[in-house]
Amino acid sequence: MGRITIRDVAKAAGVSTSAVSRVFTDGASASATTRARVNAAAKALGYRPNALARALVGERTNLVALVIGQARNVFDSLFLEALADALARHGQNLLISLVHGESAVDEGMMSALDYQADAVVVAAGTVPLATSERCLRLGVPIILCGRVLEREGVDCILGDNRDGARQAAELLVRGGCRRIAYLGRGPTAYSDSEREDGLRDALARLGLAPVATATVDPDNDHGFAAATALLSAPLRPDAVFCGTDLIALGVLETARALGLRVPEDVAVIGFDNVPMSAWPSFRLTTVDYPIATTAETVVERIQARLAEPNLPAIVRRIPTRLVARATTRRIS
Amino acid sequence: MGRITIRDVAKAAGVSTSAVSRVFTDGASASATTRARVNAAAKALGYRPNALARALVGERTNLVALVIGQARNVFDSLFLEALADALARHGQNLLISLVHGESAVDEGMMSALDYQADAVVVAAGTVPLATSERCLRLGVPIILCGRVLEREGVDCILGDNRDGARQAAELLVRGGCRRIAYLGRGPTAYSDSEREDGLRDALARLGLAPVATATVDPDNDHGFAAATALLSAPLRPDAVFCGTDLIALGVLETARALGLRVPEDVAVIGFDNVPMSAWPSFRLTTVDYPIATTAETVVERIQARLAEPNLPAIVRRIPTRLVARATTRRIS
DNA sequence: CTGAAAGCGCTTACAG
DNA sequence: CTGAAAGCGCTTACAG
Repeated sequence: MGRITIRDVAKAAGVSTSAVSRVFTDGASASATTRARVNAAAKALGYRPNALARALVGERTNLVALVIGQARNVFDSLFLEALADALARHGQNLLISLVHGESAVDEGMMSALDYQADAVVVAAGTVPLATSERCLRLGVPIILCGRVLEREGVDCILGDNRDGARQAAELLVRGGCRRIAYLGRGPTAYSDSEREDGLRDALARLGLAPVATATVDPDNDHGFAAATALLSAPLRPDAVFCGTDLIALGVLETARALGLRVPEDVAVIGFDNVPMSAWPSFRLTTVDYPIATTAETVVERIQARLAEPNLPAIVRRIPTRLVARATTRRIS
Repeated sequence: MGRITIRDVAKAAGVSTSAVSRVFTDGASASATTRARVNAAAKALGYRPNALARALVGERTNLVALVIGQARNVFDSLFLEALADALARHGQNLLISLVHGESAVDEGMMSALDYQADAVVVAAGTVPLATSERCLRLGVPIILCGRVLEREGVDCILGDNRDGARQAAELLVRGGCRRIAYLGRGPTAYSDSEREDGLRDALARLGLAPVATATVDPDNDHGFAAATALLSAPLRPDAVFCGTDLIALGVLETARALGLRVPEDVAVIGFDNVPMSAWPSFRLTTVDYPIATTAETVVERIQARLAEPNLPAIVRRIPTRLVARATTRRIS
């Protein structure tokens, strides 16, 4: 095929391949005339350096892998986009490893290593020990998102779930709620369990406790069944704090279906602040998890680790912030 | 670092690097004993072939690039996921090129070519001529999604928008609607304009014409402003067919806000059938655009073209199907 | 079936 | 600043 290589350009420009390489390498030395001749030849031939060959010999591939699960929610999609965007600003490209289920994270990471990714971002499940050790040996940073794992070479970046839950709990209690329930995805979801713990702790500080905690089937119906059970109980909760916005929206729908007024009969708070939660028919009070900030923090951390491979592992909490809308009572 | 290469394995197994290579190449000849010794050595050392080196010398990189715009909607996110999934089943990996605006498609494609992607899927805007010619010369298939471009080497895969619109129009008219309006993203969105044309044609066949066509600002508010104008007009439409589900949901919200009953006062139909449209508070009648089928068709076409590079370009229409829910009148 | 050799497209010390 | 040489990790004809 019409593959133009560095040799073609060198020949056309009457210089060595080293000279061509230097012209295409930032900060390498080349005279103005060499530069001009090489650029002219390259342009005329339509030459572009082969990133793979470059990667094979160079230090970096400029490839960053993202390991994610399938059946992701809006939040994950937005994160993927924000990450791709933030990486692009650093000249890095996003390689996607879509894995099916927790156990496949390993496979996704190995595939990333096969392509010599400069770093791997894991946003699905946790990281097997053998794999993180392999990354460490290879000098490939791992950024684990949405979960804490205290391990050498693994940086964790996630929202301040407990503090978000605290803000939610305090708003509810100040609004007069006393029978507060929690509805989440259950213990498999790390963030959710932190949110539940945060709620519990905050309530305890106020002399209260959750009146119920329930789990939705994430693959199912946003928890319509669980929400129905919760809201039909003889001693109905006067507030439901949810692990995610999607679940909270399901609760809103259920409340509507049961003829309950929100927030008068039951207040609802979500988590994430996905775009939909702001829609007029929902106006969900929720805890904002700043996606762009998270993505940028991930990318900054990658650069830092690439520059300084032996940095100690960190756990970075991204601040969360309550956004009061129409599903909680107004506080004067 | 602890990078294990083919040479390390060869040494440990007491064979040549060629032998190791063959053991790791499907369908290459190696004796059972060689195979066993190489596998044992590889396992002991934790060896995995470098995909980049492999790609540099081999025919394929097993990298497929997806060029997408930012600020995508739910539909695009689901497509990305479905594509990654379908590619994985063929041992191919997804490289994301997120571009900002139409003009950047070129840049995204070039970056894909730099990494020697086996194929590039474009789901944002159209393809510059120079770039498609370059791909053709390089033998890299281009699959353009959601748009038709009659050009050598460019396969187009998109929903049957006109037929979907026809089904929608017929349902509305059979339900008694006569004053049907169209609300879409305007001429910049290729699919939308096909949907509008399809509506117009179908209505014409029934002796009708759209009473209004309006455009929403996609970056703005799902068209609340446009929907409000439409539904507040002196001669209000009795149905609104929308370019996307998101817009249709905006119309539903607007109708609610204006105190209009759906479908009695105004019927609403969307397009795409995103998960949200099935939610209890919306129950949107819409035209299903089968995402998984689309993704699989894309991937199949990639394989076909890779096997047979000189295939003539095609335009493949994915069938669309009306899903009647609660925002249109029941037809007996 | 097997190994030595050449080469994929590039970069990086090394002399000059 | 510049070019010749070596090498990145692999595969693929080519002899044997």
